[in-house]
Amino acid sequence: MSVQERKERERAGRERLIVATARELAEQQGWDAVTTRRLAERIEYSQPVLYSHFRGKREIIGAVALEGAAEMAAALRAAASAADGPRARVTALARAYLHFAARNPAVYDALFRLDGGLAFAQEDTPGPLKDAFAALLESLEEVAGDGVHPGLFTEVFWASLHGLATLTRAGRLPPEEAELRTELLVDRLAEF
Amino acid sequence: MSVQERKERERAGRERLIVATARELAEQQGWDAVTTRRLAERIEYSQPVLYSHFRGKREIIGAVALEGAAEMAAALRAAASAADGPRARVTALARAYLHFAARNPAVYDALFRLDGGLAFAQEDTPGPLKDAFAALLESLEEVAGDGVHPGLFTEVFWASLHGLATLTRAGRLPPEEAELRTELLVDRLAEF
DNA sequence: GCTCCAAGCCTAGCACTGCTAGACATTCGA
DNA sequence: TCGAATGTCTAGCAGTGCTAGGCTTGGAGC
Repeated sequence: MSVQERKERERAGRERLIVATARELAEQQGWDAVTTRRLAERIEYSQPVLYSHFRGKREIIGAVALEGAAEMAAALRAAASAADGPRARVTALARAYLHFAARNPAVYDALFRLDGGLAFAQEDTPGPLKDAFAALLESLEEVAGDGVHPGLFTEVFWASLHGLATLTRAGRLPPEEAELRTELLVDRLAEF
Repeated sequence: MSVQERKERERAGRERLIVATARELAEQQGWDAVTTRRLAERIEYSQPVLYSHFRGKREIIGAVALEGAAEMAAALRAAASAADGPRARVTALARAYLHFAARNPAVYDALFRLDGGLAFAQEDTPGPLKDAFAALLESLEEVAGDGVHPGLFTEVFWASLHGLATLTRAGRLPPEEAELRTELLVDRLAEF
């Protein structure tokens, strides 16, 4: 029994190593640089080992996404709880979201831009994803406004932040006025 | 002279064929299916011919993007001019934007998600791109609100629409309430 | 009308990608 | 100690974007 347990532990450890390495590599050189060969080389195993843990590259991206979702949820909650009053809270939330996207571009891409084979907005959506959305919802429901469904409001708010995050990083929006845009968005969308 | 002119005409025609075929293929089966081999086969030339017109696949994407930008600008202006009053105009604009994104996913990706090697928000930004932004600005400046820079407001509005468009299409947002989200966004962002 | 040359095009190939079949060790249970 | 099962690796497939170099063809000059 103990032998089997040790093996399972080692397997789990290697799986974490794969995910962490993929993330690190993606964060350093972009997801395009995360090839199965390079990833295998970095973890010091051969390529087929990757496929004994994941069905393919897509699932590895999905694993990075789940890890990132948990971190993002924590970051959002930390930012929100450190602010006093609805306005400050929502502003802090928006800043934290955009900050996370800018600081962890590879993770953000795994979550919202790439195909990690994850289900969204469905019954079988993985917990961490639901929880990240819940983290947004918690701070936003109080500013959704009368007669507006909090979930729907959160979706719109989230989509707007997502648009700012992606367009800014893709060079479609000049980064200088990012703060001004954030303030304008919060001021208009939320009802305090 | 006439021979040379004919050759240039034929060359230009073939270039249009390449762009149109790439777009068609991308719209039918997604950009991943647009490989240089498949594209070459469809235009009934060999691969190297593509490289005598474009530096690479990226430039082909860029060409599709420029074509799409002009169409999008036209669609936005048509929708806006058919509406009476600021509120109806902005709503029509938002709907037209999201409709274009949904109906021309490949073109939309070429424009805003993929790397087509185009400069954005800069001096050397290609005309069609500037014009598409201008089409948004024309209808939005009247609802930007007091003391808010129209350009900045347009950027925020655009980013929000972009977020809705991409998250909806990526399955991150349920498509059912798309219309409700659009209305909420317009109601909150614009000041009538 | 004939020759020659240059432009235009294609075949073949490079280095890379994600992924997998099958051979080879290694380690465990009887 | 032996057989089997687990684990890992080598080698290879079909596909990708892109390019070097040879070949055909069509126009220009005599």
